[in-house]
Amino acid sequence: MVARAPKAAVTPAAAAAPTPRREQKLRTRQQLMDAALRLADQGRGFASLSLREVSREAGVVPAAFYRHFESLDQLGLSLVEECGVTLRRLLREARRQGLDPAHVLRSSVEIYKTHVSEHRLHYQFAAGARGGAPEIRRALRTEESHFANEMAQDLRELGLFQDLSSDTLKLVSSLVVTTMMNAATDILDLPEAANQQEKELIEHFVSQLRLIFLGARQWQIKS
Amino acid sequence: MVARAPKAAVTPAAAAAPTPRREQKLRTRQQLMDAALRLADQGRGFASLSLREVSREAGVVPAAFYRHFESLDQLGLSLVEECGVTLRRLLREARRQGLDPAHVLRSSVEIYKTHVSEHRLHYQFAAGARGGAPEIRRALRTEESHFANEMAQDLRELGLFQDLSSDTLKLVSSLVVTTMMNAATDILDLPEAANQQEKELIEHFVSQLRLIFLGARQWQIKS
DNA sequence: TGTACATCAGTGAACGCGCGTTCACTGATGTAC
DNA sequence: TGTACATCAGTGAACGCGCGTTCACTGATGTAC
Repeated sequence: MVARAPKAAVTPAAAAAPTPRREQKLRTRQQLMDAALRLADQGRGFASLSLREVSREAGVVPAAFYRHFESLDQLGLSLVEECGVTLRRLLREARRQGLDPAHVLRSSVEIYKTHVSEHRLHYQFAAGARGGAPEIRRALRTEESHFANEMAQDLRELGLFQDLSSDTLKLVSSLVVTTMMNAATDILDLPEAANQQEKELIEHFVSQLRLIFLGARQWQIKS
Repeated sequence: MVARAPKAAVTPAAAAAPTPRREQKLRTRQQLMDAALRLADQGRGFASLSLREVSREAGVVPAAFYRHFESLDQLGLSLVEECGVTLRRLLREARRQGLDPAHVLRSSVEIYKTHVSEHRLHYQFAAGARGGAPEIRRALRTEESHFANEMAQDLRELGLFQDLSSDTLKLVSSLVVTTMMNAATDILDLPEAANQQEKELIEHFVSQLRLIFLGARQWQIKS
């Protein structure tokens, strides 16, 4: 027997009549995901969590875990998806916040930094996922390319790079996304109340992005 | 008792008279590190390895592990260091290979890609380490900044960006290093014999770097 | 060079522990009539 | 609406297993004389 029939018991977040029972189930499911994030943040990465640990933190018996996920890896996939949705919404809002080209970059970075600080758990998980199971890595890659595509579309709509082809806009966006994800881990590892260090990090981040956009402009002129 | 005296039994790779016994010990130590890399490559990341697993793979009894490392995390730190040394030497060589500005970028990328393919284990570990213990993350960050500094120095010596300040050269280099590390994970996850996909990835990588260097040039002109 | 003692890398057995998974169960919620 | 049965999220106990760590040990290598 190679093929495994998907268990009906494991809800794939599909829509259904919202009876009290179903709502409670979704709530427990969320508690499991939150518990995993909370634990992954306290020191070790996601890869070193145990099913029992997560269940305990969520306040259910280990066996109950299986009512919601087939395995810890499946929970991880759901986390990647959740992170992605949160993050994309924020980034889109951030980019549309202010259009003053002179300050849009720095203020976007500020917004991003705040968001990372306020969602440490999600970002921590996303950063650590790079070393996780192949399936999780693939999911993460998909999320990143969603980001990049969305950002490319926004750049197009903002009209800042009117002469660039779609492919080039995607290139720029992917570089920005990569740089952002990298900056996130640096932000997470900032010691508390290290104002000077924090300021330097943000300046560094702003400069990196400025460099990229300068390159984009130049690319535009050349081609 | 807070302070822990370092155990003399755990060799910190310090130089010493190379007696047969010491040589054998270093050989076993290397076998442990190689075993960890081999296992970390086969699926799961470093974080999910066990001390017993690594010892078994290395062909020694679990208790023998303690003659070489205090813990798995300590072995991880040694791995980060080893990766760094290998990688820096290569990068330096790659950059000095050919100076023809028209092709130096593409050929460097080719060399890099080959190196990643031939040292999958080290790169896999380095990519996964981002989600590991804080101590390992810090070590990794240190290695990356070594890279960047060295690259900045090389760029200076090559005379390609004569008008840029040291700080700006470091900025460019750090962005390049980040982009390289990111590309490494993409290279590692390439399916086997996917020539078209591989070609596209390399083109993407080259374009990203070209964009960065275009930005650097522009920065130069502006300031 | 030969001898007698010291060192110490690696052994093998043992320990207590938390792990993932299974199972029959309970009782509140849902459904059909 | 009321009743009788079905569903199923969560329980609690049990299992066998690999884990990290400790310990006294062995015997080859190293050292002092």
